[in-house]
Amino acid sequence: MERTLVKDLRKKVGEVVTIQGWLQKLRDQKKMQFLVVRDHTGAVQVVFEKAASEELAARISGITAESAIRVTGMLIDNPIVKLGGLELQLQSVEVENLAETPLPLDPFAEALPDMDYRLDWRYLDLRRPEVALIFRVQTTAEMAMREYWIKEGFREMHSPKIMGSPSESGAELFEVQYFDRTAYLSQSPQFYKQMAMSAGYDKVFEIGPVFRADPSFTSRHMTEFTGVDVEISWVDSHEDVMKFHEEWLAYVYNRVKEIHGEEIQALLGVEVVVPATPFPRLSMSEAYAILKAQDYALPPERKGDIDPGGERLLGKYVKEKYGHDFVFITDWPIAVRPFYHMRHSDNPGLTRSFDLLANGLEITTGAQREHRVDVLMKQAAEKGLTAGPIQFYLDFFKYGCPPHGGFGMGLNRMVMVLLGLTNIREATYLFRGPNRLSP
RNA sequence: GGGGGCGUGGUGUAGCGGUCUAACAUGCGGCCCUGUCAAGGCCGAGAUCGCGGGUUCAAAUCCCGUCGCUCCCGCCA
Repeated sequence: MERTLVKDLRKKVGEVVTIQGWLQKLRDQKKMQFLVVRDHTGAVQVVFEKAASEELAARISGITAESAIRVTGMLIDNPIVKLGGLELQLQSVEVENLAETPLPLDPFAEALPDMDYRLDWRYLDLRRPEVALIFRVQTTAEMAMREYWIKEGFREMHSPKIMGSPSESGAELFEVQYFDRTAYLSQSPQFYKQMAMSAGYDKVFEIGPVFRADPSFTSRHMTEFTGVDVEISWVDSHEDVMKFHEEWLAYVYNRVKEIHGEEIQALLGVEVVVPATPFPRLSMSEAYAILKAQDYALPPERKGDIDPGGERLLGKYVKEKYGHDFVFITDWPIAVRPFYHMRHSDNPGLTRSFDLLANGLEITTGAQREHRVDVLMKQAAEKGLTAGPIQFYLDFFKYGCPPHGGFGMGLNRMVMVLLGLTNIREATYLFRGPNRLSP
């Protein structure tokens, strides 16, 4: 018999239907058996009167929690049932996969185990509706991003993740054995998306894996994460990039809110707030002045940068002053930005760059890129980079490369902030960190 | 790489020098139970208190080391 999803049951009252899912709860009484069966769309109560068949009743008694089962029965409307006022009167049941007992992780236990233990048994943890929701939201968010990109004439690209030479610093690269030589895992599609500008692609995006060999132990870092990269030709400044970014992100928030807003509120207790555009902007020097005025002590050796504590404080400041969750921090000093960021013509110490802070967390870095090859080479040299390994990159700018700019956003960080999660592991299907390579 | 915190039945916690022959909740197993729905009741199994050393008459409890996890800083998305 054809499968009916739990969310569609209401329309089939009075019919015999088959559902497939997991036995969430069995309340085995003397005369009656109640089963709560859940699929990925919801849960429903199934009932069986033992007197109808002792043999069938005994089989039901043997089904363990979280077993994968298929149940067929008559669907009736029953207002007494608290779970949706529906009840499936069981006629037959098939156990597709009996769950062993006890479960190493009970998805419906009231107390949640440690994150690390949850990751060990992630497939059971992912059965929890609130966790499943995170990845339904992520799917919607990516769909919305693409909707907006396609509407704006972007092309999707997939750049290689195996690199022949360390690109920027080399410090945070993973080495991989590549036949008889060494290759590296890509820590950014930066160079390749710029190549697309030189190729005349005009506007591109890529959603793909990014690898960082940083031994970071925080609630917001991973060694492998999903990067969302955008690059746009013919921009006049980083302001054009920010303009695109904020409109695009507001669209994504809007779509997530209209599709999942109520459920996010119900399951995660978070109100999705679609950000107003334009987002507030603070130049680096303004940001510095604000922090100074609040007596925030920036580490002296980190002149020109803002530490995470400072970012959180700025997020709080913007929330209070502008009632906004986002803020662009612009015009970063050249010392803390890579060589390919374009510099201000009237202030060569500052770059045409920005970071986007969401609730005080850095989720994006962007800039207008330097497309004049002579200037680019000079800036690379200043940063101590030798032309050799990046010659292929420098060549992109020799044969008619338009002015351009773009940004890289962390998908997991965005989802984390969007849903008010406190740990990036929550917003990641399978976390990868310095000490975590499985499952 | 630097610093802080934590490590007690499957899971989450309590206990923080002797009353611990380690408690509670949940889960698990068994029995019972007018339709249950955070079901309920009774019974039971399950922990050499991360590991090693030390202090003490006495250590889950204090000290040192070690391992694991976690958070913060650095780095970034």
